[in-house]
Amino acid sequence: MFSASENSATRGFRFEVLATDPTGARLGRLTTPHGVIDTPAFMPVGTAATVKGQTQQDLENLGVQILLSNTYHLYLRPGHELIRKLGGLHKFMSWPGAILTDSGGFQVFSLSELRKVTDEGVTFRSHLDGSEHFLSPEKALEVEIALGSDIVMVLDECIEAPSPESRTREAAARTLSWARRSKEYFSHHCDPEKQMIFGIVQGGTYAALRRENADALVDLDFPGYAIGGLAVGESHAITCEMAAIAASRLPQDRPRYLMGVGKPEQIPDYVALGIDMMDCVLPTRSARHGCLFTSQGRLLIKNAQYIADERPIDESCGCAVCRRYSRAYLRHLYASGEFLATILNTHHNIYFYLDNMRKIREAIRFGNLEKFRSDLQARLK
RNA sequence: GGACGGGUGGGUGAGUGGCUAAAACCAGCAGACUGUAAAUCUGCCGCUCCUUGCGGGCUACGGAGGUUCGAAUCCUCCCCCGUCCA
Repeated sequence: MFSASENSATRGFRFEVLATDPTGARLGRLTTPHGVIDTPAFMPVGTAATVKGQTQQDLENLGVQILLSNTYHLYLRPGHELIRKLGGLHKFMSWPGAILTDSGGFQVFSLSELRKVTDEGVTFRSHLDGSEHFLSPEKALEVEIALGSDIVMVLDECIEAPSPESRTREAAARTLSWARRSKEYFSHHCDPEKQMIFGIVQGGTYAALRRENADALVDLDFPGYAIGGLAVGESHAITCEMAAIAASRLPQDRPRYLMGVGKPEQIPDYVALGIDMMDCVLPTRSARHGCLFTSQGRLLIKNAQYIADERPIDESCGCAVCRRYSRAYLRHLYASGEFLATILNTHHNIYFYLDNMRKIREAIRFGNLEKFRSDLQARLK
């Protein structure tokens, strides 16, 4: 049992590891000003201050404790100063739970054609109107502080994997120096009882770089740590190998967030490496594209085979959609391009992810995550 | 009865002598999606054969003939559909 409650940097926050599993998985609890988060936790992605297709009430009903939003996107529209004036992001979007904001580091990767990176920061050409914007580590934090998210991420440089070692080394070094600047800026401009800052480990697919970067980052003493730059092109085996190296270097008493993962069958792998938090666009985006996650694997609801199928998406799912609607109806909605398809599909997929997480926590509690994992992976193959 | 305009693959609709099994879009079928430029993107979409190859054969642009080395494209007749005039 570890606790970070003594750490002055996390006074308003508290992270406790309640149990561990033989695999190395941790059952924990992260307390924030906007509620408690049971870990390992899955965080649905709400980039533009909305989880596409779900109302905040839906998310509450689903049991979402924390969701992700995005610095870059909210900075561009509607603007962080506006959100500050309107009482911060929680109030603006009427979300009572916790919020983690990504810094824009992922947009360094995903908008690679629209940006230029220097040691000072990143110049973006807005994907909305082409206007130019400069995001430095300090600026990212300024925005995140204005938004008032519970957990703020430092700006990092996320690059494609695999990338050449020299390029990876450069990005990792830059990310580290930005982390140092971020820590400094945060300490002067932010109340650590209101917001918690996470540093991000980079280092691509190179074990030595990951080790070195993680160690240097830990020296900066962040209250929480993320592992970034993974699941961006490399194999799942490499993702795990890199996450394992990074996680093994991080302090036991701080939360660990593996950014941007993953597929349902991969989640237990990450949890077994000691990861406490994850986020992924997969449940929400896939839902919009008609890909539903079930206990028996993926189900593409648009397939002709479901045209007259009266069964629910997943016989063993307890979600509101599975309790009420047939595959035939959901297929019809999808094929017709109806809004309700997105709403119902998204609801089911988020439920599936959260339920999967609940079961994982349960497994850790009983020390049998390994069995859970092999059962899950056998079913989803 | 007359004058124009038009009939193209499941639909809409390009094409007006060879590069056309025939654009594009839709529909249909299948797949992808991992810190969201994604209600997006990709592939297939006449039939058939195999030694699966930028392969072979067959059928196809209302119908039947014809011109031509070659026709969805030109000519003749016929059948349908619009619009207008009687």
